[in-house]
Amino acid sequence: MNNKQGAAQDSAVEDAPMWANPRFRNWIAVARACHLVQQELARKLKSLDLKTPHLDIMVNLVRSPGISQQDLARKLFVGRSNMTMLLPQLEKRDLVERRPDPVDRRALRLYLTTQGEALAKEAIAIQAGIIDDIMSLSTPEECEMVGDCMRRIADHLLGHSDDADKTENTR
Amino acid sequence: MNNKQGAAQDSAVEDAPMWANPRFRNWIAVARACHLVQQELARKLKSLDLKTPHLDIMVNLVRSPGISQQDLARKLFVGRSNMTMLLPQLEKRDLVERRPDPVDRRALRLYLTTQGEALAKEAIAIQAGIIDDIMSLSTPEECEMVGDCMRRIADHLLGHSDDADKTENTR
DNA sequence: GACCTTATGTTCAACCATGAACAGAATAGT
DNA sequence: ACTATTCTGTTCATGGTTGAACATAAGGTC
Repeated sequence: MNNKQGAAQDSAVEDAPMWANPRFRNWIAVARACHLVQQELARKLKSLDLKTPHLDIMVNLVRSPGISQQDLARKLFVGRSNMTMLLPQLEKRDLVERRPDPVDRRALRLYLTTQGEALAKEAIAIQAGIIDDIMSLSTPEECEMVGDCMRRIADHLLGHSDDADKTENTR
Repeated sequence: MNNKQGAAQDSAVEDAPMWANPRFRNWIAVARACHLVQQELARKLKSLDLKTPHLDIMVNLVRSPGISQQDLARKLFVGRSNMTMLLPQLEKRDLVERRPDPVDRRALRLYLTTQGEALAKEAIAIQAGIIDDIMSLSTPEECEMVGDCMRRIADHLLGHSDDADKTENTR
């Protein structure tokens, strides 16, 4: 027994009030789905020996070759030191190249190698496959509406900043 | 210069094909919003000296007092060892109590202490505040539709399993 | 009972991510 | 030119998460 989730004597009589709130309930569903998709992606990327942060980097490098580590970190919403840790791993595998900027000697410009582009293509195909799978459960109209709601949220949390570029974090 | 994202010479001529795909583009927006909300929650929880995993645990303990560590881990989609690491921290702060199950001597039954319930209430208020803030950007109808789409995705990824309980991960 | 399989929780080593402190380079003001 | 400030990337100590291996307990079969 007890193999699923003990619906036995839990569900303590009085339901917690928050679950009655539609906003709460529906946002939790978003977080939950996100978490599961993330896990599914990580699982499938193992066949390419990639982690999701590596994919995030490569996707952004496809879109913005020559970007700096700093700007890349900003797009991914992670710390700069994270890039310092991750990029040498990809460089050792000849997937990414870091070239010093001739104009600004502080910055390093990032590029995918030919191999990197090829692997990125495969990885993106995997990701797109998952996304296609899960989004095919909704109509195109629903899909657009979901995207609109989420973009509103992101814009709101980013302080209504107005910039237009949007490669960003793909997780 | 270069302070936002270098829209200068990047955006390499040919746009990557995936961004033309509405499913891809819209799912990325979901992941992005999720990530930002998560960060915002972590930031605001610092005032209570809590991390988001602690909140996840306490929320589920409000809903399902007496749950086992195993079942809790399943609901949160994390490993069992994670619970072994996290719960003693909460126990030391007298927020959570772990009592051996008299029937099954392997299992530990988890309960919030009075203090734990009080703190959980505060933390949930913070979380609900953020969620209310971001979901107020959408109409109630959009909100429901988003939730529906996400529940379909979660059900799909969980192998169409049919169980009904749903406290789960709140991130 | 003896045996095998499954389940619960713990330990441990490995890996990731983070933020503070740092060094070097660019920028602004004077 | 000089100084102060800001910016880029790195280092390092810390803490979080994981999965494999383990010990103990339960359930099932003979």
